[in-house]
Amino acid sequence: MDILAELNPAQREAVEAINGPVLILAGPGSGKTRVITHRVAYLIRTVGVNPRRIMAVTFTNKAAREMESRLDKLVSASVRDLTLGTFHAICARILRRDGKAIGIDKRFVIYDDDDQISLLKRSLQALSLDPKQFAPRAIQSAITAAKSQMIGPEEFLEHGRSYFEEVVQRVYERYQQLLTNSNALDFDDLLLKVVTLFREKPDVLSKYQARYLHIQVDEFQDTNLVQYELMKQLAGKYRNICVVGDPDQSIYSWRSADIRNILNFEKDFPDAKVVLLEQNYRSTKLILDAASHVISANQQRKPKDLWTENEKGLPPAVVETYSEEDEAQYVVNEIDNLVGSGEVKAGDCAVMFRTNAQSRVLEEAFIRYGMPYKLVAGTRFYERREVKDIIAYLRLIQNPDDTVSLMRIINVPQRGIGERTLDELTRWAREQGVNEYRALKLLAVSRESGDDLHFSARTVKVLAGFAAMLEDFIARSRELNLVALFDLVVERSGYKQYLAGLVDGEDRWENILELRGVAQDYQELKPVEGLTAFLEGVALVSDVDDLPEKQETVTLITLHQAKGLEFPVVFIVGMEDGIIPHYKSIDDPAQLEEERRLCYVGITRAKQKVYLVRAFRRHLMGSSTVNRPSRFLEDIPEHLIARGGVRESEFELSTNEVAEKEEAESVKNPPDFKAGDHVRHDQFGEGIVVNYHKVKNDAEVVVAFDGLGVKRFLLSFAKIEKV
DNA sequence: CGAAAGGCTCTTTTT
DNA sequence: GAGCCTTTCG
Repeated sequence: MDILAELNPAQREAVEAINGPVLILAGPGSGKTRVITHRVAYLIRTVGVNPRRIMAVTFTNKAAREMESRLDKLVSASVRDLTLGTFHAICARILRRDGKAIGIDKRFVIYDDDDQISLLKRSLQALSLDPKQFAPRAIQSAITAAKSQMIGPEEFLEHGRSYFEEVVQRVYERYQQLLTNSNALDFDDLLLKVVTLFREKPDVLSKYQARYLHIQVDEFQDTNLVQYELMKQLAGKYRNICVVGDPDQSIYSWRSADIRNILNFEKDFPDAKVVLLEQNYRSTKLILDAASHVISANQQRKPKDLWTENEKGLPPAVVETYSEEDEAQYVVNEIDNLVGSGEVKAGDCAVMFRTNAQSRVLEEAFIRYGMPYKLVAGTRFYERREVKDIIAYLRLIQNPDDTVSLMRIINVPQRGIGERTLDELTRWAREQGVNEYRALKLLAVSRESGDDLHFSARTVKVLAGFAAMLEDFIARSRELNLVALFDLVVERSGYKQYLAGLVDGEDRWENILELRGVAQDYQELKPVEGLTAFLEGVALVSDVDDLPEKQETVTLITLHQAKGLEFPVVFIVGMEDGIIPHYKSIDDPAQLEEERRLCYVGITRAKQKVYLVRAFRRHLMGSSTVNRPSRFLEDIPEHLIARGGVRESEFELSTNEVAEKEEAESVKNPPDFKAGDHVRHDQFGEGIVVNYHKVKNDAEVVVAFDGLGVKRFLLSFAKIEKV
């Protein structure tokens, strides 16, 4: 197979430019993934590069896996030797291997968002600061922002010094200390520590530089400064670095993504070859047109010319409903109609929303209607309390210094270790200059030697009992495989029994079993290795990742998660000021532009039909509000849209107008089909038209196929041509 | 110490 | 409307 054969000239240019830096600016649906995978395949198969010397970085595990499976088809076994993964996963691997050069114990745990907040609360407590006055969330985002720009606690105050910032500075310092005491790294540290490692240990850096002959970065518009720095370090020797991105799809600035990286790339690599991918293969002309109008309203942006050879298609539908319940009902009904008409499958449809909170009403409507659906990341499996609890036990076994986990489960199930005891333990530990786990061990030792115990006899007993259990787990972990260890923990900790006593215990137990199922994947590994691999896996995996390639049912998904996906039919709900754009972003021009990009991302997911739906009245934060239509709707010229509402009469009226518009067009384009025409269908082959008539804002064609019977198609979806 | 009840706040998107 | 925190009572 010729790797270049199925590419257009621009794509081919991007694939063949393998020497030196390359910047690929790729519009939505322009075959970006195809270019990336074919580029890697080209390097391996045509140029003969050893796959071990290629690194491909993605943003999500899902993207990584998708790439893996596509590459598997192109280069098969070589895939295994590639370095392919998210920034965070790749960095975690590097730190396990080489982190000790900068004093990182390879058993470190990775703290997620939740753990971070817990630790921040502990930091505030240690500094006697009031968490009400200084919200942990706010401090967290300040620290994350700082870390993303490689600003440590020492330099923090050079960048401004409001009272709040001074507080942040102090908390930041303490927080880092506690992380170190816990032998833990947060997400930002994973990246930052690698950059530090490379800076401080040139020999380590040159080892990696020598290995990676080619480096490729996807979703470059979403990288932050640390990630950019990291890439520059890695590419420092060979400079064969290829980045792919689309500034118009940058929707993660709140996570410190910095579009300036794209501008700086051209500055840092003045010899970079720039390739534009502007042909869209995904959407119909009308959809692409509408999307272009939306994005063009942004001021901070380079104009771009997207075009497509696809057919004109149907105008995006702008639909008004009364309430969010009606909105959901409308979506379900419309999907049912589309599916009922034959050519669309439920799995072709996606419903997208701005905030996760919006999904509930939708779910209810789907359930009421009996229509199956798949909610992406609605349940947040790894954020469930019971799941986190068990993971905390397992993390403690690998790394007992993990204070966040220790404090999480030391009294779950209840062991009579209450708040006061824990406060006292923390205080005493600090006095002894150790972390809580070591303090527990000290206690256990003194207990045996009969020394002064500092705590009441009863308290010492329960604390020592817990410590003994943990020690036992640790000892057993050296010989048991992961699943056996898992079972031991769930039983011996009393967690299983504890759940049995809860009202929703059964549901929670199910989740434990599901987690156990994940553990089974690691069962074959050697005892300690299995645990490490499992913990790393669950720390860096998110729920989006289990979205199957091919859906059988309707997909409910946030706009952010939808990036990179495509669906024949897309509904975007909540097209109101306050939702899209989100009210928190409305006052800040930069954020407003990001909201617009988000809207753009949503529209450009659609291949054939888009519905922009809004509710006149909606419940927000417990009370009912009336929202204006999204300002982004105003960016789409009237002639590009079809309007509708839930009231049937109104809807009919406006679709009639559309029909008239289409009528006017069909004078220019010859009438589509009439009975007796011989036609060809992609899947069913040749047949004869037996009926053709307009329905709503589409047309239905009925075709008789030889030996296959009569099929009905909606013209907008069927790929039917005259013979 | 723990369970239950009441009050508070804040709601974005995720590796 | 939910989750988190505080308060209160046993």
